[in-house]
Amino acid sequence: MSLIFSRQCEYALQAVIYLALNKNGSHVPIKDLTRKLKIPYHFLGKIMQDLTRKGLLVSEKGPRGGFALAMPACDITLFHIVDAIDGADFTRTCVMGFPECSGKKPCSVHGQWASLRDGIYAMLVSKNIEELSRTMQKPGYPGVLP
Amino acid sequence: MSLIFSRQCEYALQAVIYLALNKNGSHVPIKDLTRKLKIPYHFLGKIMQDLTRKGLLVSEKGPRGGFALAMPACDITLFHIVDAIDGADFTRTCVMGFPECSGKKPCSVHGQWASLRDGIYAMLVSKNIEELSRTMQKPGYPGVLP
DNA sequence: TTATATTCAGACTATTTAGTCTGAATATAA
DNA sequence: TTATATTCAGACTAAATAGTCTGAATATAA
Ligand code: SF4
Ligand code: SF4
Repeated sequence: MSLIFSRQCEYALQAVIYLALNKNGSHVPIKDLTRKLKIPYHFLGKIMQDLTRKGLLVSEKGPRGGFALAMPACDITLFHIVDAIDGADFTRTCVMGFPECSGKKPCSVHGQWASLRDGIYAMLVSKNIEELSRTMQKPGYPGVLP
Repeated sequence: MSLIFSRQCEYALQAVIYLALNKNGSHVPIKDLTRKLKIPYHFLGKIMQDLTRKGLLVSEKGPRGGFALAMPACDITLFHIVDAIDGADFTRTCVMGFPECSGKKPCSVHGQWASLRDGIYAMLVSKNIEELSRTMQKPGYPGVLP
């Protein structure tokens, strides 16, 4: 496989986007998320706990408990989530995996890759979850017709 | 981790680049590659066999045997290698892993990601191994001072 | 107060990827 | 012809990632 983000990270992005659609301030339990997003229940549980520890989410136990964003959706960028789950090594390492290449004597892909990588980073920091969730018209999502 | 290419794929790229530097038409045994590139011997062996089966390399057994490019280095692009090892799914799937999203009603990252992904693809098909190896000034490589 | 719905911690299994080992096949050179 | 250097096939182990299970802690509501 050659994916940009780990599966955990993809799930995290999807879950946080879904939470952002829950405008009324209530908490969303994993059961709801797992149903809508088709993500394995216990696996998603772990991911949500992780994001909570990282400070991106808040949680409540018991009936009417669940998860919610720890801050306004417009203050959470894609990068916050990617960095929390996968880290940001891809912004620093060689695409071809050459170890210890400083890029001092750059090869002929270095410059082009650097600008693409910067583009990816720019996208991740510029897109916030509020805007993204607003344009996320998926069947069954709040505010979307089936 | 969040890497663009699998480790196998990185190793394959490095090995093919090294082969391209071996101008004199002789074959390079795995032993040499593994020494220069610091890639595990038997693992690299498998990768080279894979590339041979895919038609990118040719091999010779016995003393003075080893591997060589199956065609002129300028005819092999990065994409040939990436596609042979990892496949090209990243050009087709959603960055955030949303299953079955056609992109018909594109969300607010779709366009930006599409152009970045096209940029990556364009880079992979435009860079050939000849040009790349020529600019690859690594200590211990043929034609490079230590 | 009791039943219930949830998070949460941690141990566990499964799958994928990475890496190792052994020995057979084969080509070269002495 | 024999010793040697290599590829190559395939079985194996190790590590990383993905996913499951159990039960404790805790908050709510009846
Ligand atoms: S110069 Fe080339 S090999 Fe070195 S880090 Fe940049 S892309 Fe990688
Ligand atoms: S529209 Fe958004 S969610 Fe759908 S495939 Fe494109 S990037 Fe993914």
